Amino acid sequence: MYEGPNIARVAAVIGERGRAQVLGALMDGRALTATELADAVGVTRSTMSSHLSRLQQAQLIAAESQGRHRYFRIANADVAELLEGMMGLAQLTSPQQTFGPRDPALRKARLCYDHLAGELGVLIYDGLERQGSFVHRSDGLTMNDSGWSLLSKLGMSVARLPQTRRPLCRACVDWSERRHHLAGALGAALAARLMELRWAKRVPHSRALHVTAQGEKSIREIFAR
Amino acid sequence: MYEGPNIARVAAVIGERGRAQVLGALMDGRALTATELADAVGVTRSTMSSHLSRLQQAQLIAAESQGRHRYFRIANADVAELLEGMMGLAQLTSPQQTFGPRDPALRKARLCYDHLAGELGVLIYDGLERQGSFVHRSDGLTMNDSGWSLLSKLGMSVARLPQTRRPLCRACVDWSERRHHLAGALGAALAARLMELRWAKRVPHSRALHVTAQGEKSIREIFAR
DNA sequence: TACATGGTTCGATCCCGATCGAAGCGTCCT
DNA sequence: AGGACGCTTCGATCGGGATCGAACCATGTA
Repeated sequence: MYEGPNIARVAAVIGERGRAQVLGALMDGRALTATELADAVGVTRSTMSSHLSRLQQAQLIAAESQGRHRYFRIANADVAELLEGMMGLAQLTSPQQTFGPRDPALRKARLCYDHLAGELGVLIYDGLERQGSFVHRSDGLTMNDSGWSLLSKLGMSVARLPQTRRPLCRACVDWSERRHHLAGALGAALAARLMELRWAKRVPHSRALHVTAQGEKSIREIFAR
Repeated sequence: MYEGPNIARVAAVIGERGRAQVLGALMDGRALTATELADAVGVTRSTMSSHLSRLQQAQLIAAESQGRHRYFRIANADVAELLEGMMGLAQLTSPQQTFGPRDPALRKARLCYDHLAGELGVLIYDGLERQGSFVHRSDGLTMNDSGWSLLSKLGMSVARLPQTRRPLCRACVDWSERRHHLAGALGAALAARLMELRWAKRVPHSRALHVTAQGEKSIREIFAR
């Protein structure tokens, strides 16, 4: 018989329309309340409550209480990565819809958990790649001086990165572009920096990012060869 | 609302005890017949048949007819990777069993789809890593001369690698060791070579690999620092 | 204190899908 | 041909779990 972790339990939790939609909705990294999620999915609060408790028990989401609200978010980056992986597979299987998201704004730029995805995300990754900015070490990808010199043009530096145990860089497969974009702590910091610079801004109630004309121009100047 | 691939469908297919067991059983890369799988999972042929057709429809497994037998295997490396990812997560969630597989043979060395996992798999990856054998390119990990010189001690060379579009190297998270081991085309070739050299041999009806004393000694000499 | 609002718990209903045995269809072996 | 074996299809059964409304708890606000 097979020995190993019990895949079925985790998959069963994800494998229900409502819960999967919850995970999808949270994949932009925001934390949403139970009621918001119930409305988004189109189900009563009571059923949503039951879904949320199952998701939480499976450690796929985490909850945080603030006053009489409870905010739910994706538990951690591992979960986000698994979900991205499933999206990649589901993409292939699904009855040939148009490739990736229909909404052009989503294709252009969106948040994938906490980092930048879509056309611009891929462009940045490619730019860094072309510079030979990535170094592979046993603790994951890291960035060399040539990479940091590019990123310094955005005002980013090693010193300003938050200290976490999370891998610095990760290559995350982009399901709309079918190429890699930058994930990991650095990917998250980059996305945050773009918003800090006001080059990018969240579109309310969507995982899309609105990138200003100026922002896109600057990004292309820095990263496009 | 959420836009993106339909995760729930894929997850629902995996999220059933019987089907998950099938996937687990196939994770050693072998192809098994419907009856073998039915017996392994403990279910009648008819229900297994229904499971198999769902798995196939979801493109998680592929079937091949040989005479009156039908052999089923994991559809492709992408699926295998997703499953490994889920094992990693499931590991965390699961009620604290002993960490990883209980069977020491499985911990020592086993096949993960088509490449080497377990203690020895991690040892080899670490050895290559320590040599700085990996180079990160946009098309994935590749191996430099220093790496190939290590592998040549096993009689492996670039020329003898099968030509595929599959990424040469991948770092696959080992769920028993919680470290990386070598996956991808090169990982597969390496595992094959070990068996060719008779350093390793499949344990029948298990995903465990039996590594001869001589084989383990040689591997350690080459890859341990 | 009363009332509104966010969330969970409970009990009842109901449907999807997992399961099985029997029958059907190929393929291989004498 | 005939029979054995591998596998799938069909119809019927049954159980788990998704769902809802109502009641309940907790935390704010008038």
